[in-house]
Amino acid sequence: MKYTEFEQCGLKRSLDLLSGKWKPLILHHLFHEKEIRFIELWRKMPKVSKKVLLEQLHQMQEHHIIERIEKNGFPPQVYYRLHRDTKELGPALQILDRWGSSK
Amino acid sequence: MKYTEFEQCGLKRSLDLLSGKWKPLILHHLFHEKEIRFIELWRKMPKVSKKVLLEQLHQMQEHHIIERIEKNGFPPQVYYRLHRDTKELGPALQILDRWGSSK
DNA sequence: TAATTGGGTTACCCTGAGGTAAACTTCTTT
DNA sequence: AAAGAAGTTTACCTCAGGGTAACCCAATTA
Repeated sequence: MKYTEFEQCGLKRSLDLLSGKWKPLILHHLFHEKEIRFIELWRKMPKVSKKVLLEQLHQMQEHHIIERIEKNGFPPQVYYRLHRDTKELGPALQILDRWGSSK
Repeated sequence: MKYTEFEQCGLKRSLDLLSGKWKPLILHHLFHEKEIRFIELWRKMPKVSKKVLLEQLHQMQEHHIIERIEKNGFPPQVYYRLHRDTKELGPALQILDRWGSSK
């Protein structure tokens, strides 16, 4: 870790990007099933509204944390999966997951 | 932070605990100097008010992320350092730091 | 034709994390 | 006695992130 200024703190940046109210849960699910439909994800998270879940997903897309895949057909099928770059976080998130479970 | 059955996710817990507005920066400093005085820490973070910095430190204490050490003397000397458990996060935070720097 | 399904939007509201500014306390230095 | 230093507290305010509820659209099926 080499930063000194607020803006240059990669850790801050990472935590900002990963820690919305529902983002950790989304990540959790996406790390388990590499590809998941919107509606399925929503069913796994019954306490979020569609709107809020969509907001979180959109933000994560913008930040290249996840990808949206649209498959044509009916009913509409939209899948979400981890972005390539995000996979290298696997080990880190695993550590955090264990640590957080014991708190 | 209270958990509902649907939020029982160690990752969420971790990110909640680590990601206040100033906590990542505090962690950054504490990972570098294993022990730092309040006033010194504050000087390294000129944009926070004392009050807010204290709030963040107190929360981190409550969650056993850092420890507060009071040394008697004058002027008052209060040091903060990482809690033992937090040190095992080193590798994870390093990954996050690198990842966040490239975003 | 009416209901359903999956994905997404619109409009509005509310809470709490974080912000500012100032004061307090105890001891030291001038 | 006055000024400062370190750590902390008090009172008050602001705003954006998240919450609710309803609605939209296209295609399918009953």
